Amino acid sequence: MVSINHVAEIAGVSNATVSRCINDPLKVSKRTRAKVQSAIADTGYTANTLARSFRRGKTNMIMVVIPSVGDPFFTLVMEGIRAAAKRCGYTIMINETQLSDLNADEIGAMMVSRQADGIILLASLSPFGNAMLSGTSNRPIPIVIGCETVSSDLASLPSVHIDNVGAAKEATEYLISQGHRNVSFISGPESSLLTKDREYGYLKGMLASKTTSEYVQIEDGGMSIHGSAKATRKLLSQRPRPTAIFCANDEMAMGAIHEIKNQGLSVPGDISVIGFDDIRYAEITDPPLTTIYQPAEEIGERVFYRVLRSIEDAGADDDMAEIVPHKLIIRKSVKKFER
Amino acid sequence: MVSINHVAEIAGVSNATVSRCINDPLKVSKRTRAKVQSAIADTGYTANTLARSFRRGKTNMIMVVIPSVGDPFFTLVMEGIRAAAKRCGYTIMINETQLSDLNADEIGAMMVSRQADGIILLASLSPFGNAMLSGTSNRPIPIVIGCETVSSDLASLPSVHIDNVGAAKEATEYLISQGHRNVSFISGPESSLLTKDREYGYLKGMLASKTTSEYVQIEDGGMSIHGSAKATRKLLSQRPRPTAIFCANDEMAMGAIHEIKNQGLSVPGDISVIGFDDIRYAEITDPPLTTIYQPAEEIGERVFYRVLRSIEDAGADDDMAEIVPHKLIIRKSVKKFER
DNA sequence: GCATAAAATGTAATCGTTTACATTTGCCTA
DNA sequence: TAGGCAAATGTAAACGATTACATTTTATGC
Repeated sequence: MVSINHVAEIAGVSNATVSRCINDPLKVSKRTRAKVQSAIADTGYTANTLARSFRRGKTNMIMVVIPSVGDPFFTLVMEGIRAAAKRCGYTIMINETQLSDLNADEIGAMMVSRQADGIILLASLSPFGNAMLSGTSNRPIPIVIGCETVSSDLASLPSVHIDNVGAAKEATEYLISQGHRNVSFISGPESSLLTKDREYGYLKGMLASKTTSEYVQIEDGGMSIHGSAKATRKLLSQRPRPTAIFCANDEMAMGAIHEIKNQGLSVPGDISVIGFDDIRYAEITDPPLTTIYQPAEEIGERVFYRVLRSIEDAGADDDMAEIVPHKLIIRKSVKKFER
Repeated sequence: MVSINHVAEIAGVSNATVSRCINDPLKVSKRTRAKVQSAIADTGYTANTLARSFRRGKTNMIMVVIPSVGDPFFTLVMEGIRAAAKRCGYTIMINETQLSDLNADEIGAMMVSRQADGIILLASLSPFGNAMLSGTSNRPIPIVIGCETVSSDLASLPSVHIDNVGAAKEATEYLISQGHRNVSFISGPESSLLTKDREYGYLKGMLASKTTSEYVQIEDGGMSIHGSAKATRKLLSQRPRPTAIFCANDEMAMGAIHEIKNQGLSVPGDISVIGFDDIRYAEITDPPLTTIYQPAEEIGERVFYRVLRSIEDAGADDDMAEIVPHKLIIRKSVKKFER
């Protein structure tokens, strides 16, 4: 492998000059620059990133921890992160991880081993016992949370997300405004705080009035199509049967719609369905899905710039939550309920 | 940051001993090992991965180049890669990239900068002018292709994928066996060789008989829901109208189904649709999608072990294509055609 | 043409590990 | 107890870049 020293030798200069030529070309005269550049071209030299990162103590990598890369919503967030990262000369590493304790340790290790300059967490923090994260001051590398909320028993971390509680309440209220009283909720797993927030929003909406509060019912859909189909089956077997189902994300809504149709019922004729996230499939489900839109790419972008700022100016480490707007998208999966 | 030298000092041994303690504990006596371990615990030392990788000249990272992380099929392949990588102590970096020339250069740079120990390409290689890849011998790090085929004008690279031509021919023949003659094909973009292979399989199937060959028709669906919907619109406006549409992947099939219904037609009543990949949504489309199944996770796993072998034994670099089996999954989106 | 400042270049230390080689220690046998 | 061998440890040189500091060259003003 050709090193900077080879190049220096061929160009007839010192390695320091070659280094400057690459990193700060204005510091070297035109004549030597030309010599060095042709030597680089001749040898096909490329800087050894490992050596460079090691010496500089900086990798220009951001690690993003994500519960499921396959989720079309996170894909969009990633898109925003990636675009911003590219603009700023950063590479991103993806660490797919259902946040278990084991992985919490892994993240801690990653932080101190400094393989990345910063961490973006698109995942919950609830079971996260690692002390590394609690204090803002002694965190070796910055960490920012996207989409998710932070559990209150931890010192808060910087984050950017929508108002999940508010949005879910809004969706619930929309169903109620359409005449629905018997509204069920399909939730995600316990470990997903985000989902719990949406559940809380649903509860807030339902408990606001006596007429709806008696119908509160929640089933775990496990964040998957099949889990949701199963939850839906259970819901549909209840009497009185719900007239509307609110799912904690669109993927589960797709599972719910599938199951409802499977039972020979119609959406929204018999049962209305509402989702969350507005993934790209939401507009081509049958019927097109009413859901909550989140500015996924914008979240990604903001979250990236947030870490970036902390990386570049360690003092800038703040603990603020940045709230971005959401929007109820009305399509065809909800129908006015008349008894 | 606490380095190995601090630990050595505290434990009262040399840094070499500490290093051995970590990497080859059997080489150091029980007594010293205990001393060192407690020193590590006291200081909270973690090895600096950068320094280690630099010195060892090995990162234990694999970079995977992927056209679209959002594609549910690639997600599955990634799943296989990730699982195998984890078992073997490797981290994976994802580089999402529509293979343009620019990115080809990036990949070349990556190869020589040795930031990764190997590369997995889940993308086409057609516009890939970089000489780096043509010779098997002077490739700085191993590279293996997954899912895709390799353009014939390049020296072949190791790869693992299904027989795309054969599978597509099979799907086409299935439609024909169901009485369809007027079968159209919705293809991916020019740049995707994989898609071209499927197109070729479609052609082979159609051109086998006079009765079908006159109906050959191909529209570009751009690998997206919207592109496919547009292509479908065009196809449906033709007279005579196709009675079946074969889409180069499931996502496009979803777009096609959506558009067909939009026009007031039914699937499979008026038009049969067949997809490719068997993504997780295929069984919950309405109607459930008939498609070609690929063992996505297995492909991912195999592809990983293939690079791994090349990494561990540079001589093992072979150029063989590994073909894994596919399977036609019959659901409800294709109906016998009777005129 | 000289003094001086500024620009360009070179020298060498450094980052934290690993590891070849040298040295010491411990153990066993005769 | 000496001799010899193996095991354990230490010493110091890498790895390839960056960079503070020292030195040389060039440019400027008079």
